[in-house]
Amino acid sequence: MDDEAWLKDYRREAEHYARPSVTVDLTIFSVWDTDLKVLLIQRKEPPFRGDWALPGGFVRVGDGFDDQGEDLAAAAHRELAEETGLPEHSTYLEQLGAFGQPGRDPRMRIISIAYFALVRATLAPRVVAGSDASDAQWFSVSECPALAFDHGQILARAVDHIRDSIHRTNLAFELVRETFTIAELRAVYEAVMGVPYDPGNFRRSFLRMEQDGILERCPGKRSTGTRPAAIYRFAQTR
Amino acid sequence: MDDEAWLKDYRREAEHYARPSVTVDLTIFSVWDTDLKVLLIQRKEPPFRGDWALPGGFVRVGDGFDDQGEDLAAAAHRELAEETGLPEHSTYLEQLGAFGQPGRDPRMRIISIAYFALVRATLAPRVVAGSDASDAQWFSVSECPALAFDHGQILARAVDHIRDSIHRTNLAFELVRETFTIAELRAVYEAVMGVPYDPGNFRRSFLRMEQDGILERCPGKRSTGTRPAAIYRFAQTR
DNA sequence: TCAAAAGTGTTTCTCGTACACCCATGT
DNA sequence: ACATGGGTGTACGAGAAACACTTTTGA
Repeated sequence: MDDEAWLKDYRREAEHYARPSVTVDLTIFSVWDTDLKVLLIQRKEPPFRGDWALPGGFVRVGDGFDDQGEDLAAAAHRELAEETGLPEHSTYLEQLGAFGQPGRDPRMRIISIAYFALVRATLAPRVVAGSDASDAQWFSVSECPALAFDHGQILARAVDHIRDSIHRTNLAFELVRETFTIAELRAVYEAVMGVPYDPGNFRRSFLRMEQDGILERCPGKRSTGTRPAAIYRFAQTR
Repeated sequence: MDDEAWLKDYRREAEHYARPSVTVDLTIFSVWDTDLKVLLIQRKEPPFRGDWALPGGFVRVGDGFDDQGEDLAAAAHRELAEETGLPEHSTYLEQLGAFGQPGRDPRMRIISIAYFALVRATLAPRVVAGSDASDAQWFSVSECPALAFDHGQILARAVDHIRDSIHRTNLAFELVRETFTIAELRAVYEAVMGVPYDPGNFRRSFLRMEQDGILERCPGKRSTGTRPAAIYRFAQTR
Protein backbone atom coordinates (compact mmCIF):
# COMPACT_ATOMS: atom_id res chain seq x y z
CA MET A 1 0.00 0.00 0.00
CA ASP A 2 1.15 3.51 -0.71
CA ASP A 3 1.82 5.16 2.61
CA GLU A 4 2.03 8.71 1.37
CA ALA A 5 -1.14 8.56 -0.67
CA TRP A 6 -3.67 7.40 1.88
CA LEU A 7 -2.20 9.56 4.58
CA LYS A 8 -2.47 12.75 2.53
CA ASP A 9 -5.95 11.82 1.42
CA TYR A 10 -7.04 11.15 4.94
CA ARG A 11 -5.66 14.36 6.28
CA ARG A 12 -7.17 16.49 3.56
CA GLU A 13 -10.52 14.95 4.25
CA ALA A 14 -10.19 15.12 8.03
CA GLU A 15 -9.40 18.80 7.88
CA HIS A 16 -12.87 19.46 6.53
CA TYR A 17 -14.45 18.07 9.68
CA ALA A 18 -15.02 20.51 12.51
CA ARG A 19 -12.90 19.71 15.51
CA PRO A 20 -13.55 20.65 19.12
CA SER A 21 -11.12 22.41 21.38
CA VAL A 22 -9.83 20.19 24.15
CA THR A 23 -8.86 21.34 27.61
CA VAL A 24 -7.87 19.77 30.89
CA ASP A 25 -9.63 20.89 34.06
CA LEU A 26 -8.16 20.19 37.45
CA THR A 27 -9.81 19.43 40.74
CA ILE A 28 -6.97 20.03 43.19
CA PHE A 29 -7.61 18.72 46.68
CA SER A 30 -5.84 19.04 49.96
CA VAL A 31 -6.76 18.39 53.58
CA TRP A 32 -6.07 20.44 56.66
CA ASP A 33 -7.95 21.74 59.70
CA THR A 34 -10.27 18.72 59.49
CA ASP A 35 -11.55 19.85 56.10
CA LEU A 36 -11.30 18.72 52.51
CA LYS A 37 -10.20 21.74 50.47
CA VAL A 38 -10.28 22.45 46.78
CA LEU A 39 -8.30 25.07 44.87
CA LEU A 40 -10.37 27.44 42.75
CA ILE A 41 -9.53 30.42 40.62
CA GLN A 42 -11.60 33.53 40.07
CA ARG A 43 -12.32 34.29 36.44
CA LYS A 44 -11.10 37.63 35.17
CA GLU A 45 -12.75 37.45 31.75
CA PRO A 46 -16.23 36.67 30.51
CA PRO A 47 -18.04 34.37 30.43
CA PHE A 48 -18.69 33.91 34.14
CA ARG A 49 -16.42 36.85 34.94
CA GLY A 50 -15.95 37.08 38.70
CA ASP A 51 -17.19 33.53 39.31
CA TRP A 52 -15.03 30.78 40.70
CA ALA A 53 -13.92 27.94 38.47
CA LEU A 54 -11.59 24.97 38.34
CA PRO A 55 -8.12 25.71 37.02
CA GLY A 56 -7.38 24.37 33.58
CA GLY A 57 -6.13 25.09 30.11
CA PHE A 58 -5.83 23.93 26.54
CA VAL A 59 -4.08 20.73 25.59
CA ARG A 60 -1.15 21.44 23.30
CA VAL A 61 -1.73 19.65 20.05
CA GLY A 62 1.17 20.83 17.88
CA ASP A 63 0.23 21.00 14.24
CA GLY A 64 -1.66 17.75 14.85
CA PHE A 65 0.25 15.86 12.18
CA ASP A 66 4.04 15.64 12.35
CA ASP A 67 3.97 17.23 15.78
CA GLN A 68 1.13 15.67 17.71
CA GLY A 69 1.76 17.74 20.83
CA GLU A 70 1.64 16.69 24.47
CA ASP A 71 -0.08 13.85 26.28
CA LEU A 72 -3.26 14.57 28.23
CA ALA A 73 -1.58 13.68 31.50
CA ALA A 74 1.35 15.91 30.58
CA ALA A 75 -1.02 18.79 29.96
CA ALA A 76 -2.61 18.18 33.33
CA HIS A 77 0.77 18.07 35.06
CA ARG A 78 1.83 21.25 33.30
CA GLU A 79 -1.33 23.11 34.28
CA LEU A 80 -1.06 21.79 37.81
CA ALA A 81 2.48 23.09 38.13
CA GLU A 82 1.51 26.43 36.59
CA GLU A 83 -1.47 26.94 38.85
CA THR A 84 0.11 25.80 42.07
CA GLY A 85 3.73 26.82 41.62
CA LEU A 86 4.74 23.36 42.85
CA PRO A 87 7.29 21.32 40.87
CA GLU A 88 5.82 18.97 38.28
CA HIS A 89 5.18 15.40 39.40
CA SER A 90 5.36 16.32 43.06
CA THR A 91 1.66 15.64 43.36
CA TYR A 92 -0.70 12.76 42.73
CA LEU A 93 -2.76 13.07 39.56
CA GLU A 94 -5.44 10.82 38.14
CA GLN A 95 -7.87 11.12 35.29
CA LEU A 96 -11.52 11.47 36.21
CA GLY A 97 -13.11 11.42 32.76
CA ALA A 98 -14.23 13.53 29.84
CA PHE A 99 -16.90 16.20 30.01
CA GLY A 100 -18.17 17.28 26.64
CA GLN A 101 -21.81 18.34 26.82
CA PRO A 102 -22.54 20.79 23.99
CA GLY A 103 -23.05 24.27 25.39
CA ARG A 104 -21.03 23.64 28.54
CA ASP A 105 -18.88 26.53 27.37
CA PRO A 106 -21.01 29.21 25.69
CA ARG A 107 -18.16 30.38 23.48
CA MET A 108 -17.55 27.24 21.48
CA ARG A 109 -17.47 23.47 21.63
CA ILE A 110 -14.94 22.54 24.26
CA ILE A 111 -14.37 19.03 25.48
CA SER A 112 -12.64 18.88 28.80
CA ILE A 113 -10.67 16.03 30.26
CA ALA A 114 -11.02 16.30 34.02
CA TYR A 115 -8.22 15.28 36.37
CA PHE A 116 -8.01 15.36 40.09
CA ALA A 117 -4.87 16.07 42.07
CA LEU A 118 -3.98 15.50 45.70
CA VAL A 119 -1.62 17.94 47.40
CA ARG A 120 -0.07 17.25 50.79
CA ALA A 121 -1.02 19.82 53.41
CA THR A 122 2.66 20.55 53.97
CA LEU A 123 2.89 21.89 50.42
CA ALA A 124 -0.49 23.57 50.25
CA PRO A 125 0.42 26.84 51.98
CA ARG A 126 2.98 27.48 49.26
CA VAL A 127 0.38 27.13 46.58
CA VAL A 128 -1.43 30.43 46.69
CA ALA A 129 1.78 32.38 47.10
CA GLY A 130 3.35 30.61 44.14
CA SER A 131 0.43 31.19 41.84
CA ASP A 132 1.07 33.92 39.28
CA ALA A 133 -1.94 36.00 40.17
CA SER A 134 -3.62 36.06 43.57
CA ASP A 135 -6.81 34.83 41.95
CA ALA A 136 -6.36 31.32 43.35
CA GLN A 137 -7.86 30.35 46.67
CA TRP A 138 -8.59 27.26 48.74
CA PHE A 139 -12.18 26.53 49.70
CA SER A 140 -13.67 23.90 51.94
CA VAL A 141 -15.68 21.73 49.61
CA SER A 142 -18.60 22.00 52.01
CA GLU A 143 -18.66 25.80 51.71
CA CYS A 144 -17.67 26.19 48.12
CA PRO A 145 -19.43 28.73 45.89
CA ALA A 146 -21.39 27.85 42.77
CA LEU A 147 -18.92 27.30 39.96
CA ALA A 148 -18.70 28.49 36.37
CA PHE A 149 -19.44 26.22 33.37
CA ASP A 150 -20.18 22.63 34.43
CA HIS A 151 -17.41 22.74 36.99
CA GLY A 152 -19.85 22.08 39.80
CA GLN A 153 -20.65 18.71 38.26
CA ILE A 154 -16.98 17.94 37.78
CA LEU A 155 -16.22 18.79 41.38
CA ALA A 156 -19.12 16.67 42.60
CA ARG A 157 -17.89 13.72 40.57
CA ALA A 158 -14.37 14.21 41.88
CA VAL A 159 -15.56 14.25 45.48
CA ASP A 160 -17.65 11.14 44.89
CA HIS A 161 -14.69 9.43 43.32
CA ILE A 162 -12.35 10.30 46.13
CA ARG A 163 -14.81 9.13 48.78
CA ASP A 164 -15.27 5.91 46.87
CA SER A 165 -11.60 5.27 46.25
CA ILE A 166 -10.21 6.11 49.65
CA HIS A 167 -11.27 2.75 51.07
CA ARG A 168 -10.11 0.71 48.10
CA THR A 169 -6.82 2.35 47.21
CA ASN A 170 -3.83 3.99 48.83
CA LEU A 171 -4.93 7.44 47.79
CA ALA A 172 -5.14 8.67 51.40
CA PHE A 173 -1.36 8.43 51.72
CA GLU A 174 -1.06 11.23 49.17
CA LEU A 175 -2.74 13.61 51.60
CA VAL A 176 -0.51 13.14 54.64
CA ARG A 177 3.17 13.87 55.18
CA GLU A 178 5.76 11.31 54.12
CA THR A 179 5.73 10.06 57.70
CA PHE A 180 2.59 10.24 59.76
CA THR A 181 0.82 9.02 62.84
CA ILE A 182 -2.29 6.91 62.72
CA ALA A 183 -4.26 9.86 64.06
CA GLU A 184 -3.07 12.09 61.23
CA LEU A 185 -4.17 9.50 58.72
CA ARG A 186 -7.49 9.17 60.51
CA ALA A 187 -7.95 12.93 60.31
CA VAL A 188 -7.64 12.68 56.52
CA TYR A 189 -10.32 10.01 56.40
CA GLU A 190 -12.59 12.03 58.63
CA ALA A 191 -12.12 15.15 56.51
CA VAL A 192 -12.76 13.33 53.25
CA MET A 193 -15.72 11.30 54.46
CA GLY A 194 -17.09 13.93 56.78
CA VAL A 195 -17.73 11.46 59.58
CA PRO A 196 -15.77 10.55 62.72
CA TYR A 197 -14.00 7.18 62.93
CA ASP A 198 -13.49 5.16 66.06
CA PRO A 199 -9.79 5.64 66.94
CA GLY A 200 -9.30 2.10 68.20
CA ASN A 201 -10.91 0.40 65.24
CA PHE A 202 -9.23 2.68 62.73
CA ARG A 203 -5.92 1.92 64.33
CA ARG A 204 -6.41 -1.82 64.04
CA SER A 205 -7.37 -1.76 60.40
CA PHE A 206 -4.20 0.13 59.60
CA LEU A 207 -2.05 -2.12 61.66
CA ARG A 208 -3.25 -4.87 59.34
CA MET A 209 -1.67 -2.85 56.56
CA GLU A 210 1.60 -2.96 58.46
CA GLN A 211 1.38 -6.74 58.54
CA ASP A 212 0.77 -6.73 54.80
CA GLY A 213 3.87 -4.61 54.29
CA ILE A 214 1.97 -1.63 52.91
CA LEU A 215 2.73 0.49 55.94
CA GLU A 216 5.99 0.45 57.82
CA ARG A 217 6.92 1.67 61.25
CA CYS A 218 9.48 4.44 61.48
CA PRO A 219 11.77 4.80 64.46
CA GLY A 220 10.91 7.42 67.05
CA LYS A 221 7.74 9.08 68.19
CA ARG A 222 5.93 12.27 67.31
CA SER A 223 5.07 14.70 70.07
CA THR A 224 1.38 15.50 69.98
CA GLY A 225 0.65 17.68 73.00
CA THR A 226 -0.32 14.56 74.85
CA ARG A 227 1.06 11.03 74.75
CA PRO A 228 3.54 10.82 71.82
CA ALA A 229 2.45 8.73 68.84
CA ALA A 230 4.23 6.12 66.74
CA ILE A 231 5.27 7.20 63.25
CA TYR A 232 4.57 5.25 60.09
CA ARG A 233 5.51 5.48 56.43
CA PHE A 234 3.83 4.29 53.26
CA ALA A 235 6.01 1.49 51.90
CA GLN A 236 4.60 1.10 48.39
CA THR A 237 6.78 1.53 45.34
CA ARG A 238 4.94 4.41 43.75
CA MET B 1 -19.54 43.95 29.30
CA ASP B 2 -19.99 43.76 25.58
CA ASP B 3 -21.12 40.24 24.77
CA GLU B 4 -20.52 40.37 21.07
CA ALA B 5 -17.08 41.85 21.30
CA TRP B 6 -15.36 39.40 23.61
CA LEU B 7 -17.02 36.42 21.97
CA LYS B 8 -15.84 37.34 18.49
CA ASP B 9 -12.40 38.14 19.78
CA TYR B 10 -12.20 34.88 21.59
CA ARG B 11 -13.32 32.84 18.63
CA ARG B 12 -10.98 34.51 16.21
CA GLU B 13 -8.10 33.82 18.55
CA ALA B 14 -9.18 30.26 19.35
CA GLU B 15 -9.32 29.38 15.68
CA HIS B 16 -5.60 29.92 15.43
CA TYR B 17 -4.94 27.17 17.93
CA ALA B 18 -4.60 23.67 16.56
CA ARG B 19 -7.40 21.40 17.67
CA PRO B 20 -7.37 17.63 17.89
CA SER B 21 -9.89 15.32 16.34
CA VAL B 22 -12.08 13.62 18.91
CA THR B 23 -13.56 10.15 18.55
CA VAL B 24 -15.44 7.70 20.70
CA ASP B 25 -14.22 4.12 20.88
CA LEU B 26 -16.48 1.37 22.13
CA THR B 27 -15.71 -1.76 24.09
CA ILE B 28 -18.87 -3.78 23.57
CA PHE B 29 -19.20 -6.77 25.88
CA SER B 30 -21.57 -9.67 26.07
CA VAL B 31 -21.55 -13.02 27.85
CA TRP B 32 -22.54 -16.42 26.59
CA ASP B 33 -21.15 -19.95 26.58
CA THR B 34 -19.36 -19.21 29.85
CA ASP B 35 -17.24 -16.58 28.15
CA LEU B 36 -16.89 -12.83 28.21
CA LYS B 37 -17.03 -11.66 24.60
CA VAL B 38 -16.05 -8.42 22.96
CA LEU B 39 -17.14 -7.11 19.57
CA LEU B 40 -14.31 -6.16 17.21
CA ILE B 41 -14.21 -4.93 13.65
CA GLN B 42 -11.63 -5.70 11.03
CA ARG B 43 -10.05 -2.63 9.49
CA LYS B 44 -10.44 -2.26 5.75
CA GLU B 45 -8.17 0.74 5.35
CA PRO B 46 -4.68 1.61 6.49
CA PRO B 47 -3.28 2.12 9.00
CA PHE B 48 -3.47 -1.33 10.57
CA ARG B 49 -5.38 -2.65 7.56
CA GLY B 50 -6.60 -6.15 8.25
CA ASP B 51 -6.08 -5.84 12.00
CA TRP B 52 -8.90 -5.98 14.50
CA ALA B 53 -9.94 -2.86 16.34
CA LEU B 54 -12.61 -1.46 18.61
CA PRO B 55 -15.56 0.09 16.82
CA GLY B 56 -15.76 3.86 17.00
CA GLY B 57 -16.12 7.09 15.12
CA PHE B 58 -15.86 10.84 15.19
CA VAL B 59 -17.84 12.98 17.56
CA ARG B 60 -20.08 15.39 15.67
CA VAL B 61 -19.11 18.89 16.60
CA GLY B 62 -21.28 21.02 14.30
CA ASP B 63 -19.60 24.25 13.35
CA GLY B 64 -18.38 24.36 16.95
CA PHE B 65 -19.99 27.73 17.63
CA ASP B 66 -23.71 28.23 17.08
CA ASP B 67 -24.12 24.52 16.55
CA GLN B 68 -22.02 22.74 19.13
CA GLY B 69 -22.95 19.27 17.89
CA GLU B 70 -23.76 16.15 19.89
CA ASP B 71 -22.92 15.04 23.39
CA LEU B 72 -20.15 12.50 23.91
CA ALA B 73 -22.60 9.95 25.27
CA ALA B 74 -24.88 10.60 22.31
CA ALA B 75 -22.02 9.95 19.94
CA ALA B 76 -21.28 6.71 21.75
CA HIS B 77 -24.93 5.65 21.61
CA ARG B 78 -25.08 6.50 17.93
CA GLU B 79 -21.96 4.52 17.09
CA LEU B 80 -23.16 1.65 19.23
CA ALA B 81 -26.44 1.51 17.33
CA GLU B 82 -24.66 1.79 13.99
CA GLU B 83 -22.17 -0.95 14.75
CA THR B 84 -24.57 -3.39 16.36
CA GLY B 85 -27.80 -2.69 14.51
CA LEU B 86 -29.56 -2.63 17.88
CA PRO B 87 -31.93 0.24 18.72
CA GLU B 88 -30.33 3.16 20.55
CA HIS B 89 -30.51 3.10 24.34
CA SER B 90 -31.32 -0.60 24.40
CA THR B 91 -27.93 -1.25 25.92
CA TYR B 92 -25.97 -0.16 28.96
CA LEU B 93 -23.26 2.40 28.24
CA GLU B 94 -20.71 3.99 30.54
CA GLN B 95 -17.72 6.20 30.00
CA LEU B 96 -14.34 4.65 30.70
CA GLY B 97 -12.08 7.65 30.16
CA ALA B 98 -10.07 9.59 27.62
CA PHE B 99 -7.11 8.20 25.73
CA GLY B 100 -5.01 10.86 24.07
CA GLN B 101 -1.38 9.79 23.88
CA PRO B 102 0.30 11.59 20.98
CA GLY B 103 1.04 9.15 18.21
CA ARG B 104 -1.66 6.68 19.20
CA ASP B 105 -3.03 7.25 15.71
CA PRO B 106 -0.20 7.68 13.21
CA ARG B 107 -2.31 9.83 10.89
CA MET B 108 -2.98 12.76 13.17
CA ARG B 109 -3.66 13.77 16.74
CA ILE B 110 -6.80 12.00 17.81
CA ILE B 111 -8.15 12.01 21.32
CA SER B 112 -10.55 9.19 21.97
CA ILE B 113 -13.20 8.99 24.64
CA ALA B 114 -13.60 5.31 25.46
CA TYR B 115 -16.96 3.86 26.47
CA PHE B 116 -17.95 0.38 27.36
CA ALA B 117 -21.28 -1.21 26.57
CA LEU B 118 -23.01 -4.31 27.87
CA VAL B 119 -25.25 -6.27 25.52
CA ARG B 120 -27.59 -8.99 26.74
CA ALA B 121 -26.82 -12.37 25.23
CA THR B 122 -30.38 -12.55 23.91
CA LEU B 123 -29.62 -9.58 21.65
CA ALA B 124 -26.06 -10.47 20.75
CA PRO B 125 -26.81 -12.94 17.94
CA ARG B 126 -28.60 -10.17 16.07
CA VAL B 127 -25.56 -7.98 16.24
CA VAL B 128 -23.32 -9.37 13.57
CA ALA B 129 -26.20 -9.86 11.17
CA GLY B 130 -27.35 -6.27 11.73
CA SER B 131 -23.97 -4.75 11.18
CA ASP B 132 -23.63 -3.05 7.79
CA ALA B 133 -20.59 -4.96 6.74
CA SER B 134 -19.72 -8.44 7.90
CA ASP B 135 -16.46 -7.09 9.28
CA ALA B 136 -17.73 -7.28 12.88
CA GLN B 137 -17.13 -10.34 14.99
CA TRP B 138 -17.36 -11.46 18.61
CA PHE B 139 -14.19 -12.69 20.32
CA SER B 140 -13.65 -14.23 23.69
CA VAL B 141 -11.56 -11.70 25.55
CA SER B 142 -9.21 -14.47 26.55
CA GLU B 143 -8.48 -15.38 22.91
CA CYS B 144 -8.62 -11.97 21.38
CA PRO B 145 -6.05 -10.93 18.76
CA ALA B 146 -3.62 -8.04 19.16
CA LEU B 147 -5.52 -4.85 18.40
CA ALA B 148 -4.78 -1.81 16.27
CA PHE B 149 -3.81 1.59 17.75
CA ASP B 150 -3.87 1.59 21.56
CA HIS B 151 -7.08 -0.42 21.57
CA GLY B 152 -5.42 -3.25 23.45
CA GLN B 153 -4.84 -0.90 26.37
CA ILE B 154 -8.39 0.36 26.21
CA LEU B 155 -9.76 -3.17 26.21
CA ALA B 156 -7.56 -4.12 29.14
CA ARG B 157 -8.77 -1.11 31.10
CA ALA B 158 -12.37 -1.94 30.26
CA VAL B 159 -11.99 -5.52 31.45
CA ASP B 160 -10.33 -4.36 34.65
CA HIS B 161 -13.13 -1.89 35.22
CA ILE B 162 -15.85 -4.44 34.65
CA ARG B 163 -14.22 -6.96 36.99
CA ASP B 164 -13.86 -4.27 39.60
CA SER B 165 -17.38 -2.92 39.27
CA ILE B 166 -19.31 -6.14 39.08
CA HIS B 167 -19.13 -6.64 42.84
CA ARG B 168 -19.94 -3.05 43.73
CA THR B 169 -22.66 -2.19 41.25
CA ASN B 170 -25.62 -3.75 39.50
CA LEU B 171 -23.80 -3.99 36.21
CA ALA B 172 -24.18 -7.78 36.05
CA PHE B 173 -27.93 -7.40 35.56
CA GLU B 174 -27.24 -5.80 32.18
CA LEU B 175 -25.75 -9.05 30.96
CA VAL B 176 -28.63 -11.41 31.72
CA ARG B 177 -32.17 -11.54 30.37
CA GLU B 178 -34.85 -9.36 31.97
CA THR B 179 -35.79 -12.37 34.07
CA PHE B 180 -33.17 -14.85 35.12
CA THR B 181 -32.33 -17.68 37.42
CA ILE B 182 -29.64 -17.45 40.06
CA ALA B 183 -27.57 -19.90 38.04
CA GLU B 184 -27.75 -17.69 34.95
CA LEU B 185 -26.57 -14.75 36.99
CA ARG B 186 -23.81 -16.86 38.48
CA ALA B 187 -22.71 -17.86 34.98
CA VAL B 188 -22.23 -14.17 34.17
CA TYR B 189 -20.06 -13.69 37.23
CA GLU B 190 -18.03 -16.76 36.38
CA ALA B 191 -17.53 -15.62 32.79
CA VAL B 192 -16.49 -12.11 33.81
CA MET B 193 -14.23 -13.10 36.67
CA GLY B 194 -12.97 -16.29 35.08
CA VAL B 195 -13.35 -18.30 38.28
CA PRO B 196 -16.06 -20.68 39.53
CA TYR B 197 -18.35 -19.62 42.36
CA ASP B 198 -19.86 -21.91 44.95
CA PRO B 199 -23.52 -22.29 43.96
CA GLY B 200 -24.83 -22.35 47.51
CA ASN B 201 -22.89 -19.32 48.69
CA PHE B 202 -23.63 -17.37 45.54
CA ARG B 203 -27.29 -18.13 45.94
CA ARG B 204 -27.36 -16.83 49.50
CA SER B 205 -25.63 -13.57 48.70
CA PHE B 206 -28.22 -12.89 46.03
CA LEU B 207 -31.10 -13.82 48.23
CA ARG B 208 -29.86 -11.03 50.48
CA MET B 209 -30.45 -8.72 47.54
CA GLU B 210 -34.02 -9.93 47.42
CA GLN B 211 -34.42 -8.96 51.05
CA ASP B 212 -33.01 -5.53 50.24
CA GLY B 213 -35.56 -5.15 47.46
CA ILE B 214 -32.97 -5.04 44.68
CA LEU B 215 -34.03 -8.39 43.29
CA GLU B 216 -37.60 -9.62 43.12
CA ARG B 217 -39.05 -13.07 42.66
CA CYS B 218 -41.10 -13.67 39.53
CA PRO B 219 -43.89 -16.23 39.45
CA GLY B 220 -43.17 -19.58 37.84
CA LYS B 221 -40.09 -21.65 37.25
CA ARG B 222 -37.67 -22.02 34.42
CA SER B 223 -37.01 -25.46 33.00
CA THR B 224 -33.30 -26.13 33.00
CA GLY B 225 -32.87 -29.71 31.84
CA THR B 226 -32.83 -30.73 35.46
CA ARG B 227 -34.71 -29.44 38.48
CA PRO B 228 -36.52 -26.22 37.46
CA ALA B 229 -35.20 -22.98 38.92
CA ALA B 230 -36.91 -19.97 40.45
CA ILE B 231 -36.99 -16.84 38.30
CA TYR B 232 -35.96 -13.38 39.47
CA ARG B 233 -36.04 -9.86 38.11
CA PHE B 234 -33.91 -6.80 38.76
CA ALA B 235 -36.16 -4.36 40.60
CA GLN B 236 -34.10 -1.18 40.37
CA THR B 237 -35.43 1.89 38.65
CA ARG B 238 -32.80 2.18 35.96
C1' DT C 1 -33.31 -45.07 38.81
C1' DC C 2 -29.72 -42.18 38.21
C1' DA C 3 -27.10 -38.00 37.01
C1' DA C 4 -27.18 -33.30 37.63
C1' DA C 5 -28.45 -29.12 39.04
C1' DA C 6 -31.57 -26.61 42.51
C1' DG C 7 -31.67 -25.50 46.97
C1' DT C 8 -30.56 -26.01 52.42
C1' DG C 9 -27.65 -26.52 56.60
C1' DT C 10 -23.62 -25.98 59.24
C1' DT C 11 -19.18 -24.52 60.60
C1' DT C 12 -15.19 -21.53 60.58
C1' DC C 13 -12.86 -17.21 59.82
C1' DT C 14 -12.41 -12.44 58.99
C1' DC C 15 -13.75 -7.94 59.47
C1' DG C 16 -16.53 -3.91 60.83
C1' DT C 17 -18.62 -1.79 64.82
C1' DA C 18 -19.42 -0.53 69.47
C1' DC C 19 -17.66 0.46 73.69
C1' DA C 20 -14.98 -0.16 78.04
C1' DC C 21 -10.62 0.43 79.63
C1' DC C 22 -5.43 1.28 80.50
C1' DC C 23 -1.18 4.22 79.49
C1' DA C 24 1.90 8.20 78.78
C1' DT C 25 2.50 12.89 78.51
C1' DG C 26 2.03 18.24 78.70
C1' DT C 27 0.01 21.59 81.47
C1' DA D 1 -3.19 15.46 89.55
C1' DC D 2 -5.68 15.39 85.73
C1' DA D 3 -7.40 16.03 81.17
C1' DT D 4 -6.39 14.36 76.68
C1' DG D 5 -5.46 11.62 73.17
C1' DG D 6 -2.55 7.21 72.24
C1' DG D 7 -3.13 2.53 72.47
C1' DT D 8 -5.42 -2.28 74.03
C1' DG D 9 -9.17 -5.76 75.09
C1' DT D 10 -13.49 -7.80 74.32
C1' DA D 11 -17.77 -9.06 72.45
C1' DC D 12 -21.29 -9.17 68.91
C1' DG D 13 -23.06 -9.57 64.10
C1' DA D 14 -22.64 -9.80 59.00
C1' DG D 15 -20.82 -11.87 55.48
C1' DA D 16 -17.15 -14.77 52.80
C1' DA D 17 -15.70 -19.42 52.17
C1' DA D 18 -15.72 -24.46 52.37
C1' DC D 19 -18.35 -28.42 52.07
C1' DA D 20 -21.86 -31.97 53.21
C1' DC D 21 -26.41 -32.78 52.42
C1' DT D 22 -31.50 -33.08 50.57
C1' DT D 23 -34.82 -32.27 46.72
C1' DT D 24 -36.60 -32.23 42.16
C1' DT D 25 -36.52 -32.82 37.68
C1' DG D 26 -35.35 -34.93 32.64
C1' DA D 27 -33.41 -38.60 30.34
